[in-house]
Amino acid sequence: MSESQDNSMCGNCLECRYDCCFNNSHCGDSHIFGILNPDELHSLMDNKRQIHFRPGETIMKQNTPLTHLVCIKSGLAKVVSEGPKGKNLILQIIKSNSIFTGGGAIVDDFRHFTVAAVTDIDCCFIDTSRLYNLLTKNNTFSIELLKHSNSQHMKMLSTLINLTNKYMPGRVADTLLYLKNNIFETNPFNFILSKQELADMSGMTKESFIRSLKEFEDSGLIRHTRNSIEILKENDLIEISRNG
Amino acid sequence: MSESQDNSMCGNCLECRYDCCFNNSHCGDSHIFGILNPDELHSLMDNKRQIHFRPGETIMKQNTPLTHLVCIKSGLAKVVSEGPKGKNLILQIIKSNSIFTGGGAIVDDFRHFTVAAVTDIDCCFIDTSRLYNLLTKNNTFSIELLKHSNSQHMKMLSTLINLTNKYMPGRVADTLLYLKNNIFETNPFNFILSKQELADMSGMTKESFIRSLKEFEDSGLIRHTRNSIEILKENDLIEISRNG
DNA sequence: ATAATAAATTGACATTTATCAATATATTTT
DNA sequence: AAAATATATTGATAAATGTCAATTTATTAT
Repeated sequence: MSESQDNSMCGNCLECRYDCCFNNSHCGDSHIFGILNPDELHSLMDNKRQIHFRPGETIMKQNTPLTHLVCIKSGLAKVVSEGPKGKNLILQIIKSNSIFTGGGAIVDDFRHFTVAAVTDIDCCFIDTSRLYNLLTKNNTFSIELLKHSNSQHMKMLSTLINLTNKYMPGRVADTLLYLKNNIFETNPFNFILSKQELADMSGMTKESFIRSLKEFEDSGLIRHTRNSIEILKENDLIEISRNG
Repeated sequence: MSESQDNSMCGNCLECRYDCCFNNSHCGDSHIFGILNPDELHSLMDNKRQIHFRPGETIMKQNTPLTHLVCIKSGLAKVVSEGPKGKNLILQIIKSNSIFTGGGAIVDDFRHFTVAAVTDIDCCFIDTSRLYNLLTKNNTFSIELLKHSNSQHMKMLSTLINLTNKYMPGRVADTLLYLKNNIFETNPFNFILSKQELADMSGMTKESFIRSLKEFEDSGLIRHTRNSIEILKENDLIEISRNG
């Protein structure tokens, strides 16, 4: 983990500092920071820097104190729940312009997840104390964060239902559709993720994932080369996902 | 489902209306409503009545519009996610003095869960529009609700991890410990829940649940009579829960 | 380039869990 | 109380999934 400044920016003026965290002053779909005025943005960010992570590096570690939020400016990260006996579950992949708190914000102030870089990542850290301070001052911001939290909650519910109610083919189909439609948003998508990671997203062993993927390929549902997957019959995959 | 007023109260004065929803003006551990002043409480509740449900009745149904929150004044209810093909998962049991929104509050305004009465229930419904209105006016309240939401989120995470990382004995142990320590809070606890419901809490079929329970009994970990379960060796159950 | 290391794949097998059917027990209704 | 219904239990079996070991292929370091 190395500190650095984006070389296209001076890194010191206010605009650069906002931009260091967010493109267009908002985060992903949720516009959490879009409603803040410059002073408020400043109160969040006046002492932070951009941090670069290399693939595989841990950005935040489960069970450590939650002192900072992380804002992903560019790159992909995985949100992992590290279970007992080394069983990991990848709960989501986070993209550029996302904010992530680590779970226990405002509740118990420790991290319930590990977040690790999948690709190179530029991100920045924001003091939770600054966040809390802003919450007490800007009600609209509190409501936006509540919306964000509830939305995350419902996504986790859907993960929970998918993992507990479906057999392996349904779970593999879910993972492939999620990657294509929510993360990479292209059809033959290159995957940087290892088979182990794909399996960890699907709640199964890598061997089981590989076998399931191969059946999809044998049935002509997908094409699978060295480092890309192409979904050929999306409707069939959706059907498999639906039937569990 | 029948409307009624608590016969110990007049049902019309303000105090009665507050009390109709909450004992001591707060909800469970989270004191969400404890921070409201009388005017604010009134703005939430001036048009509501107490509703009584009989065991088995549906209080709110998954996939319907989220128009009201429910506050449980007395009794036990189950929060169920109704999966495809009739597979239900009971996510939590809610007790007296709990507030429950149904999942999609502020996000998509439909219900992501079904809530059904396990015992007789007295509860009341609060318009979401009144809640939203109050949110815009009282920042402390927004923050309290955010805290409540994050706390629910972390509980669901722990359910997710337990259900996906553990074999059946670990899941059964979790369910028994949850019932004893969080719901009934007595040791030989009477259970109103059917074996099917206990299985739905543990993510397995009733047959599997029964077999697992029987093994615990044969090993002397629990005693299991007609309608009660006694945990004899809690530490051993905790160990089983931990080892998955 | 070659060696060393890591990741992916395959097969055989064991374990876990669900399904189905039969029976027993409890609960409700008449 | 008897009949009807629902719930609980048991057993036999099949399906789903994980484990372990061996092998191949890719990636990294020398």
